[in-house]
Amino acid sequence: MRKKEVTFKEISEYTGFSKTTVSRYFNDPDSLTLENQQKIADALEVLGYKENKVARMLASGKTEFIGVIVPNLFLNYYSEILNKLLSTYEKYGYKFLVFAGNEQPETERKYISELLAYKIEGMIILSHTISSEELASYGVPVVSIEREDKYICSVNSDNFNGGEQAAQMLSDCGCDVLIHINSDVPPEIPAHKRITGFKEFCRQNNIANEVLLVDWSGVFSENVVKTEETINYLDEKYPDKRKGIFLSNDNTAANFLNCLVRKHSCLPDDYRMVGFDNSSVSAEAIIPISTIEQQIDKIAGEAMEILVMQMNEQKKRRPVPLKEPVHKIVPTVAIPRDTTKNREITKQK
Amino acid sequence: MRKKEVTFKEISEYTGFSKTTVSRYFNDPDSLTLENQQKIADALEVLGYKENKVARMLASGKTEFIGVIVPNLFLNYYSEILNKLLSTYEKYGYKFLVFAGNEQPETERKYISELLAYKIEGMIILSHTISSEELASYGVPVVSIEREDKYICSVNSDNFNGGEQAAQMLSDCGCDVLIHINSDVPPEIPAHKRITGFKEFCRQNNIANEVLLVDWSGVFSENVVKTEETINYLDEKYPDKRKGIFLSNDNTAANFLNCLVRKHSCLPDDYRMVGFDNSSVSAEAIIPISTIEQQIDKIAGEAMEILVMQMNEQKKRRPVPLKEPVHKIVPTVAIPRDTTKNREITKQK
DNA sequence: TTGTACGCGTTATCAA
DNA sequence: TTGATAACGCGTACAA
Repeated sequence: MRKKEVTFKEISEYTGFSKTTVSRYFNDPDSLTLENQQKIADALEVLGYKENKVARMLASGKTEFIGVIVPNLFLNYYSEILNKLLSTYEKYGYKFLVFAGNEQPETERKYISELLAYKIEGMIILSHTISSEELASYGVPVVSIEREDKYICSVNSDNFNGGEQAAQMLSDCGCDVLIHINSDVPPEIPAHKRITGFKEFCRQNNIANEVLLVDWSGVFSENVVKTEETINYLDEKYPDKRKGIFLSNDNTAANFLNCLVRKHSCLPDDYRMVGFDNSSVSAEAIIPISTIEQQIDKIAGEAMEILVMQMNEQKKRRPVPLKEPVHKIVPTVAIPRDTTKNREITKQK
Repeated sequence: MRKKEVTFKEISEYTGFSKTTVSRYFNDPDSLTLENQQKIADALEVLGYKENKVARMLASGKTEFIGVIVPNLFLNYYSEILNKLLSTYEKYGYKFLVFAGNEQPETERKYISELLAYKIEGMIILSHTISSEELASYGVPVVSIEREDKYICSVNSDNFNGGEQAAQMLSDCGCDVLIHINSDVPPEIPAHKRITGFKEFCRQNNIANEVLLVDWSGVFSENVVKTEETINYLDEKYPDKRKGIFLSNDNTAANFLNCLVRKHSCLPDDYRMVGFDNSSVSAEAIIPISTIEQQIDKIAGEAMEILVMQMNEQKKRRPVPLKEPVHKIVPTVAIPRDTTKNREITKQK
């Protein structure tokens, strides 16, 4: 069985105080005289007391748990976000119960009910599997990051402006036609705005453009083939034009660049490229790739801020729920590197 | 304040059973008649019961929590391990409380005492900050992964054989001199055996070799400079020899490859390369990099197995602690790709 | 198969 | 500034 723990009872017997006073030593030490504080401190030391937050949680109703559901952790984006979330422990003191979702609604629902059973005070959801309507119905403060968020609070990058910035960078380095390569992301996902932002910029500036929707869901080697086919397609369709390629993330961008370099031993002058995310692959590619940064630390920070606000509200005697979900937009940052350099062209002025 | 929850009390009043019977419905349903199971199931539904594992934890003394301390999550290796650990939830049902250590003993100690306060049943440690002796002293089952492990159970890759395999691959593709590039990793860290394995292979096979210890702790751009210097050094020192380079991980390998390709527009024929880890960068590099795989899923699986074994022992009435820490070694796997291809040379037979 | 009574270790309420 | 007592919600001998 379990080893008997040293509890407030032993401390109170040893010091002659009541359990209540011992409890106060932890939660409101100033209400004891300095002398008595010391007595209790000594007793804790002598008896080897270890605090028990499980009992504290049950009695106080506060767990300081936040549940997190990420789709996975092998994609850099998710693990970086989780990294930043965990590091907010120093600021807020919340502990994180983490699940890696597996895209199946049934199991993710199981994860959520497990989290609720542990009386988490809030949830941060990056997984796309469960609808925001259902998430809102669980009666726990929720913040989502870069996913469908109609009925819940959320933090997203400014994807629309990100798309514009990418098109701007490509346009600025003299591209004749802008190509956006993405997967067929549904319109309710925030990342879809990268497409609309890109298109809108082209429309307003009268720039020839094309959006290519590719299914990247296969294994890497298949994606290489698809990329090579895409390059052949572009070379044929736009032989004399400088092509500005905006890829939906830095991994596909690095792959696209590698395919180009394998074909031409360099980034040919009729190509310019911009990725998205500013994940480490972009800076560490064979040619450093220009990209649009998602400010992951700010995204994580804002998510916590919105969540903490809601959780604090819940702790009041008469919590007033939000009338409308809060949707926070974090700016993206254009990171120019070598794939959008103006090389041969002379600036016309 | 907190909203009154539906408890066993309400269920028992509604159904006419005692709280005990309701408890049994969850923990030993077969001890109730099917009919009564149904009655309780209905009541739970009608009253909207939500289970409370906090109370259950306090009463039973079992939290099903495992504490995890990783150094960070931006390095692919750690996030992949965590990913695999989280996915064992399906098999064992343990939940993971995760902290990202920050290399400072004081704060990591704070994390550990926080974990202990939540009555975790076991710990998995990837962080290097706290000595295994101290970790062992906390009286909780511990398993470490790829770190100093004298006084605690551990799971590590077969780093020694990994070093041998790397040397073997390079030797097999006709290299005249083998170079191992690593950082100055202390001998008590398992990864140090990559160096000794490499050296031992060279010694036994009479192969000229050199170990280069480089400090990669700076920012990426500094590491690029250091890599370029290293290449110049090697080109000068071994001008007519085919150089087989074994790098301590796939990221430095990809960087090394990029520097070579930038210099020569290809992987020159007097170079061959092997990385370590088989992380995605190796397969996705400009030239797919041969590497030594760390079987991350097996590492995580073995770690859980050893931990679960210890935790089960703790739950017995008379737990018998391990006499000696268990140290499990997981084999590495040589992954040949393009950077160890036999190209110009004719096989001699 | 079901129930009684107590325990888990802490916090909250009210009184002194 | 301190204490007695009752929660918090569930598990578990032991008894029936």
